[in-house]
Amino acid sequence: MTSRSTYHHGDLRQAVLAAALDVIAADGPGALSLRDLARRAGVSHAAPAHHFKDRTGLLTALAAQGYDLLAGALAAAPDLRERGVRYVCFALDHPAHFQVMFQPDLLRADDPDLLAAKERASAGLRAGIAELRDVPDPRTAGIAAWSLAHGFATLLLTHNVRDALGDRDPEEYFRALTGLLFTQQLPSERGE
Amino acid sequence: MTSRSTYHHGDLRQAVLAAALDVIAADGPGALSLRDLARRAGVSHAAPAHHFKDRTGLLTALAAQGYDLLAGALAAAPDLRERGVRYVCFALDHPAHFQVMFQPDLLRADDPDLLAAKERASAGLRAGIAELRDVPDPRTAGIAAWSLAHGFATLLLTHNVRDALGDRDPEEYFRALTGLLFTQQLPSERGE
DNA sequence: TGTACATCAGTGAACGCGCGTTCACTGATGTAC
DNA sequence: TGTACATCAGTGAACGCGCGTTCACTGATGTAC
Repeated sequence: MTSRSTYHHGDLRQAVLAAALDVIAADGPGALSLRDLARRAGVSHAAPAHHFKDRTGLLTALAAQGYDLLAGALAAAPDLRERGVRYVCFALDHPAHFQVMFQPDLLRADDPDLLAAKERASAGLRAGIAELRDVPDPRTAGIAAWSLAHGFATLLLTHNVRDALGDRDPEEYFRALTGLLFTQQLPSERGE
Repeated sequence: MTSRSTYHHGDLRQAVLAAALDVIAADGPGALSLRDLARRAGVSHAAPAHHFKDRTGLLTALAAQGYDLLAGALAAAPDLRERGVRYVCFALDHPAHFQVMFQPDLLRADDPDLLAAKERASAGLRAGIAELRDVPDPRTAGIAAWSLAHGFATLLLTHNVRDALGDRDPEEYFRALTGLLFTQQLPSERGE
């Protein structure tokens, strides 16, 4: 973001992605237009198409970036419950990414980068499930855990539940949620 | 839907709403335009604005309709778990409504019809929570239940989990999910 | 039963706007020799 | 170190399109008397 005296932008790709995140966080993915992003990046209107063919290409790049961020967040978590907490935090910290990642009709479903990033993220989820023991059906338990985290995050983001939290920290609240549900199944509950 | 020989459509409002559901289910709310809906209803392009001022008005009407349908579905359920099942079924049966209901930035948040319908639906959820006993924090348990149902429904609709189900009925699968989690808390689990 | 009038629902032409896309171009950067 | 050339990144004018909005209108329906 130097004084823009050069003909070349420097890193237009990143600048456009960042502008897109702003727009999406403010007004949703429907409000995106390449022309507007070009304007925000201080560049001619046809420039962004050079990097991302079209809107779908741009959103796909964002989703891939999002899955990578999520994979990173999940990787460091000690157990399944903590993975859930990280999942919720990720959604709150990166609402624009989160929104785009889970609206597949906006994305190029067969994009290799997207598929690879998605795979990295779901490997993180699977790793959490694998450590579940003494659970009759770990796969189903995994989907339950994912549903819970995803639902809580979504309801928070759409302001359907935020009021109910009061002053409480969402992260803390989610730990309470899981404590209520997974009474004896989670390793972390049994002090493993 | 008679032979359209009359000047008046008959029930343009309903026709436009129905067309909107088709469009949203196929291509998401972003693909909506009043002109397109007018075309689909076989009516001049300015006619829909007569009933719903603008896109936001139309989406708000759809969301209100959705909350009413949801309230109806929840009302008849015997217990909290079954309410969850109905919630998931509602999302699968009315994907367009579901999508619109939970994207509040698309809606006129202060619309009285919307608020009333939303209140009816959340009364249904609260009724389910009220019947929980022997749970330390029923309010939190309610949010947990809602998160679980909402997350599962969302992941199903976005095709993130559908493959994992295989041949299994989503409704059945959701019962299994709750069985895994609410081991002793749900009244229905204790044969109440 | 008839007439007059108000209201309501839909029409169709016109407008201005922002969009994506195309295209010939130009400035900057990298590489070969 | 210098020169020539290829490639890459961004420009800016032009286009056609679908959109929402406005507006004077007209046909249909309902109501008062």
